[in-house]
Amino acid sequence: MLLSLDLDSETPLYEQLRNRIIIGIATGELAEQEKLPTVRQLADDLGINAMTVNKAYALLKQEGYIAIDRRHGAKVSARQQGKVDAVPEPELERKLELLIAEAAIRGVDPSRFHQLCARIFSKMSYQP
Amino acid sequence: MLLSLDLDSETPLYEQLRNRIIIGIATGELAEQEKLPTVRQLADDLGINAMTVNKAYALLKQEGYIAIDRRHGAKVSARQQGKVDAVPEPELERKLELLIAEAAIRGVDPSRFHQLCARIFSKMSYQP
Amino acid sequence: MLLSLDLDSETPLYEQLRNRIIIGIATGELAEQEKLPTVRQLADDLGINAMTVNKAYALLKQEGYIAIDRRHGAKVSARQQGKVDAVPEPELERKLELLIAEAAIRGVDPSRFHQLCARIFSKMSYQP
Amino acid sequence: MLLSLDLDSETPLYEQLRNRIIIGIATGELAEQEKLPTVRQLADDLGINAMTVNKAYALLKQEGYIAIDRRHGAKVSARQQGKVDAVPEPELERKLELLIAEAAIRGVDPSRFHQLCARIFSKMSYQP
DNA sequence: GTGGTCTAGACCACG
DNA sequence: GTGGTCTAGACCACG
Repeated sequence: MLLSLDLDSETPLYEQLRNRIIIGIATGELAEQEKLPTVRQLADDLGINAMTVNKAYALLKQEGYIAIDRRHGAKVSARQQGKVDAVPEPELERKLELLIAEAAIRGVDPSRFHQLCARIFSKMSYQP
Repeated sequence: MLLSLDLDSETPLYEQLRNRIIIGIATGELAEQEKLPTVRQLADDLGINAMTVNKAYALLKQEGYIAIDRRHGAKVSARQQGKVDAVPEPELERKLELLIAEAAIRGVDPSRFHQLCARIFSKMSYQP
Repeated sequence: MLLSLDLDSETPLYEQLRNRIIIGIATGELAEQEKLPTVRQLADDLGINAMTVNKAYALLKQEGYIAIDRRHGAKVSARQQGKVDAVPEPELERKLELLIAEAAIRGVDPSRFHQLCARIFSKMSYQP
Repeated sequence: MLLSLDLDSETPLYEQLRNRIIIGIATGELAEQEKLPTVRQLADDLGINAMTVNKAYALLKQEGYIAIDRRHGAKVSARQQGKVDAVPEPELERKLELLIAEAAIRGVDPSRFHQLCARIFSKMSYQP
């Protein structure tokens, strides 16, 4: 997986990194149980501070996306089939509401929005 | 429209305010041309500094959501019917991709996600 | 001459008014010695405060563009042929420098800029 | 680059600062990718508040003239060679129209105006 | 150490 | 009375 960061972005580097890894997991670019680069390795590759990568990994671990094993480093968590959310999280709903509000004001109608979602979903390998 | 801010949130106060107003416009709680409270009034009501409200208003103005008329203060912009985006903005797509990735990993399937979108869209008054 | 103001503009109303009248004089829409509407008349026509029109007229008078005669109201000043600036004012130069800097950064080259100036000048009737 | 502000000017300090930096970029006094002083440093040098400098930087960033990199502070944006405007912006045209009207009334003829533009352009390093 | 956010308080331009 | 500008001073996120 190729990672590229935008140094001039509003989004903090550690968050960009987190986001890219989550998308990588969802699309299958990063397989379940796949080993991630070490903190130092990734920091060197991206030319950023190791602390920044560490922060991204810690966040991903806390959110359950990856597991950090002292012996084997970080790897993508196994998908917890049983733990599937019955109801989408309020957080997701809150973010989606804002996105849809912005889109609606700009004249994006529900069917066009739905098409866009479908297109993005089709790139995800995590569909049951 | 009832506005409430979360002082403990990561999201800056001015951004929370901006987000709430955008949702208010999209849902129709705030009608086109409706007058917003004055900067000082809203700051008093929310118990925050006037400059924080000022920053939210300035951002909304810059993004075209509201107009600031020196005679009557801030009001919701008229919807530019002609200016509807032919294609959703790349920014929207980028944010939506991350949201869908997070949802997909949590086991939300396309049809459930679609239902959620439809439900949110139904609250918006901005459908053509 | 048709005057229209943008109530949502950054530019104060009295300044918009002043600018439009100056352009009107330069293009010849307003002839030398032509009588301007009374303050009250213009304020009513534009739906703005009489004080705002008054401020625009006072500014134009101070700058020498119009003369205000208590008996006959405001009229466009006669062009003072003798008083032609030998050297463009530093104020003009300062404003033009900023405009050209912005244009240059955006990739507008001197010849394109010159064409634009020529096109605008051709609309002015005040060429000797 | 030497920056000086006019405390008695009508033009807000943050806007004077923005204007000077834009001219600095256009003339090449500030090179592409050159690092700008930190907000606090510049505020101290100019004897003004850091928030005022902050506002100028935020504006320049929003307009694309500078980029703010969390690691190294603010720096002049790379010129987007591909993104050159095919047609000068209406904003530029509007401002130029007023400037030319004022000049024409004062008796500045097209050729003199053209000379002035040429002289200013010759100080800009941004010519292709 | 950097910019980002926020506050309290002040004065001014505009209308 | 409204928003715009500015100050002094503080704390925090990011790296």
